[in-house]
Amino acid sequence: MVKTRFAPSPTGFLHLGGARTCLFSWLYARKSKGKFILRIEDTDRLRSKKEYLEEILESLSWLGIDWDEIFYQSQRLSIYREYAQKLVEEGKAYYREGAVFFKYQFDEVEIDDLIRGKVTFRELPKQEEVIIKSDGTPTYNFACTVDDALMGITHVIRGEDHLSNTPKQILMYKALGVFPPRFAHIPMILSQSGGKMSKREGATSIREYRAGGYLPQAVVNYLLLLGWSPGGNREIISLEEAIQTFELKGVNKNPSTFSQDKFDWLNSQYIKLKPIDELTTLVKEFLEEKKFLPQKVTLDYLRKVVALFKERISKLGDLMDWGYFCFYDDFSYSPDTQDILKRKLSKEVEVLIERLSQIEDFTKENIEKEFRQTAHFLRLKAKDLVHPTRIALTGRKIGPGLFETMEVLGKEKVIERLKRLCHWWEERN
RNA sequence: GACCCCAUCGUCUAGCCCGGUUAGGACUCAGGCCUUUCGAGCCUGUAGCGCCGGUUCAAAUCCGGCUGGGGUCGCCA
Repeated sequence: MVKTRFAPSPTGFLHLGGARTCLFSWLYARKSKGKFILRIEDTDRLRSKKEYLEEILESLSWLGIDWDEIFYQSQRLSIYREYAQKLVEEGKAYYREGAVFFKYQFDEVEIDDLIRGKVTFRELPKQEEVIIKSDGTPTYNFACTVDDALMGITHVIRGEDHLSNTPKQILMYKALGVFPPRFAHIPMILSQSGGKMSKREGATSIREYRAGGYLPQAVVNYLLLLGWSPGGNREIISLEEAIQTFELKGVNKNPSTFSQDKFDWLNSQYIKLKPIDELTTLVKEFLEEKKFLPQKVTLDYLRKVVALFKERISKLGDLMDWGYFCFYDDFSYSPDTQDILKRKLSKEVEVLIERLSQIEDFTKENIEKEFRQTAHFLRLKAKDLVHPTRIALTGRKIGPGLFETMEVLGKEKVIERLKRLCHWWEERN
């Protein structure tokens, strides 16, 4: 039976690369109806933090990844010492300077990687390596090998940065008398400027994307697209579908560059796809978390706002920026509106206010009808009245459809804000 | 520097294994349409097989070299 694992060390938050590696490993296990285990590599006492561990588990769950078992290396220290001792007794390792060293003996080591094919190492940078540190804890390569062997891992699916560790581990498997598992090395994700992803160039951790208002389905989908293709020119694919079609052989060998633009686009697609009620719930949780929502906002009002923006935002966080006017009155007119506002229309807007206040049922249909008639009456083109009205209501030149916006804001707010624009014009003279 | 991996539009990729395609799709970008705006939607377009050889009637596809990019060289993981 197939058994794969993800082995994060809790020395930092779960980042995109780790999440993708985990995803592929998980996908392979699920597709094969096998087991997927989580192994926390927390042998580095100084750098391992509980908060990181919690965040990693939380992010994985958020992405929709589950696990059948979880192990902590810090609880298995005696096991590693036991096997190291065994190697010493067999003359394959020795004590020195309080540590246990393993001696590499080989001609060449060949790996038959499931993604890259045959990879042959004829040389290693070292002749020997510490396997148990002088403080009694194991080093990475040893703990990893012992655990993968003991836990019965059949497929080690991990990042390409581990490719050069593989020959060492294979040599350790041999020394331990264990048949090595299959290996599959996933290419790295490069930052937009090439090289490793770093915080310098923006968000790297899953939690940051979550905080920015990305949907887990979109994150998973984007990660899937980086290095793998479902084929048939398809791009939108769910985790469930991916389980059906995922193939390790289909994974690309070359590192791929992360694209924020495409990621945002994909997220916007998922937002469009979400049913309005579901999206509203997500938005509510999101904005409450950010402490952005005023107390008085009702779920019903929020649903209307979400409907207004659903088709034009790429992440939930956009709502705090583009949708500010829906929740607060204290916005100012953005600088680029001056070319429109320089044309003073206070008289006309006053007429508009008068007409709008006559509307009993303030729906977008009624508003539009009245609005156009007013413009006609004032001998203005509709857009000459539309633009300043939008600025009065939202502070911006760009936004959702004006009449829908007016309906959402309600008659009172609309009139209040139109009056505010008139005052603004007066003050400017 | 040593060892290892990789190479299709600016980016993500399909095609490569089993040579013969107008080299397909997506993001971005540009232009147009819609029209009350737009960062939304619709349509169109620009743009690619890194280079040099070899094999072959024929090479993005097979082989070699070069160049370029990436990874690893801790008593970190």
